[in-house]
Amino acid sequence: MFALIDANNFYTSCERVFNPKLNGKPIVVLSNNDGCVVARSNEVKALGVKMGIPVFQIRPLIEQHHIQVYSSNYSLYGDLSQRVMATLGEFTPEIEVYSIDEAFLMLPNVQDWNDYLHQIQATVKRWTGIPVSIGVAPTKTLAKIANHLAKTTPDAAGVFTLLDTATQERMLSQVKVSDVWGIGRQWAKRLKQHGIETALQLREANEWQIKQRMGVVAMRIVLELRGLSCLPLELCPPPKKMRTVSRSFEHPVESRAELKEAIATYTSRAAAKLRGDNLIAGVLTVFVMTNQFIHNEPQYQNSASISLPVATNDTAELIHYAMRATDTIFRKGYRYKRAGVNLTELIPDTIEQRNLFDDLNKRERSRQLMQVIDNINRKFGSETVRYATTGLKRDWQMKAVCRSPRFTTRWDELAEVS
DNA sequence: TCTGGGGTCCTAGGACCC
DNA sequence: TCTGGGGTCCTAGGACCC
Repeated sequence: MFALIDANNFYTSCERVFNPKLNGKPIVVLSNNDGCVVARSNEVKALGVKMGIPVFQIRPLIEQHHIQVYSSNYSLYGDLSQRVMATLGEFTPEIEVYSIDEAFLMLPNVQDWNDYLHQIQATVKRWTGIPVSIGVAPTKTLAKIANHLAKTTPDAAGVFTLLDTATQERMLSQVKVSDVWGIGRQWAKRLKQHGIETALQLREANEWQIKQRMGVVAMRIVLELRGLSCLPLELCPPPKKMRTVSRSFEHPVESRAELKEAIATYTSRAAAKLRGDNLIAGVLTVFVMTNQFIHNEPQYQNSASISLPVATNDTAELIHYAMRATDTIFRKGYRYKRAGVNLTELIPDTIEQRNLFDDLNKRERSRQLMQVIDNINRKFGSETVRYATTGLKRDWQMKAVCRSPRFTTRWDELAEVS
C-alpha cells in the first residue's frame, strides 16, 4: 500500500516550531519577492484567503485580523523537512521524498491501519513539531486523494484509508475531478464539457478516449483511480535536468545594460547551484518576457540557447556565454502575442473542432475552413492569416490555426512597444 | 481522387506539480 | 505601486535524410 504523508500548512508550521507563540494565531508566508501568499495557517484559510493571492490585495484583511506576515525562510524549511523525512525513514526504507513537505511510503499490510498511521503521525509530531496528514491506498493517485480526505474529513483526525472498492467508490463520488492529482484547471474544464465532474466519473470513463483526447498522462490517472498502479515509488531521485534562476523586476527594464547586468547576476547564482548539486551544464538558456499583468499591451517573449563546447559550472565561463545568448536575443528580432488576440476563441476546442470536421464531407469541411479563415482575416488581418495557416495541410489540421497567434517583426519595433 | 514511406532530431508550446 | 520561483513530461510540427 502507498501512503502519502503531507505536512499541514508546512511553512507556517515551521514558523510555529521556530516561534511557539504563533500557535493559534493567523499566519501567512510570502513568496520570494514578498509578492504572493504561498502558505496559510488554518485560521487564515478560514478567512477565505486563497493560495497565491498577491499580498497587496489582502492588506485590509491583514490589518483587520492581525495576520502575522512572514517572508519565506527556505533554509529553515529545508532543515525541518529533512528531519521529517528522516523520521519517516525510521518506519520504512521504501520512501520517496516527493517535495519539501510530502513523501510517499510503501507500507506493509498491517492489521490495524488506524493505530499504525496514528503512531507515525504522533512520532513525527513529537520528534519534529510538524503536524502531518496521512492517506493510504493501493496507488499513488488514490493515496493523494486519501490524504486530501484526511485533511477535509472532520473526524478523520488526519488519517484516511481507501483500501477496498466500496469505500473508494463511495468517497470518489464526493471528490471533484479538479481535486485529483494531475488534473489541473484546463483538463478539469475539458472533462466537464464531457460531463465528467467527479473523480468517480473519471475512474469510470473510457480510458482510450481519454488517451486520445488528453494524452497518455491522463490515461494513467484513470487507471490509477481504478487501483491499477502505474506510477512506481522512486526511491532515489534522478539528478536534475535543469537549474533555473529567474526573477521578476520591480520596475519595467528598458535598457539592455540593465538587463545584461541582471542576467549576469542570475547566471552566477545558477552556477553556484550547479556546483552545489555537483552538476555541469551542457546547454545554457537565457529567456526574457514582458510583464504579463499589463493587459492591452503587446506581450513579448524570447529566448536563446547555447550549446557549450565543454560542459561546465564555472561562473565566469557561464556568464560569458549568457552574455552571448543575450546578444543573440537582441539580434534575433522578436515575437510577441498581440494583447487581446486569442485565436482559440474563434475555435474553442481543437479536438472538438477536428472531430467536427471528421464527421463532415470534404466540400462542407472546406466551406467551414474558408469561413474560419475569413473570420480571422476580418478580425486580425492577413498577417495573422499567414501565420494561422502555416502548416495547414490538405487534411485540414486545424491545430495549426489554433497554434499560431504570433507575429514576427524586428527588434527596433520593440522600442515603440515598450 | 490520388500524391511514398520510413525515420531522426530539434523546437515551441501546453499541460501538470509543489 | 505591488501580481513567485522552480521544476517535469508529453506532443505536434518542421527540417532534414534516405
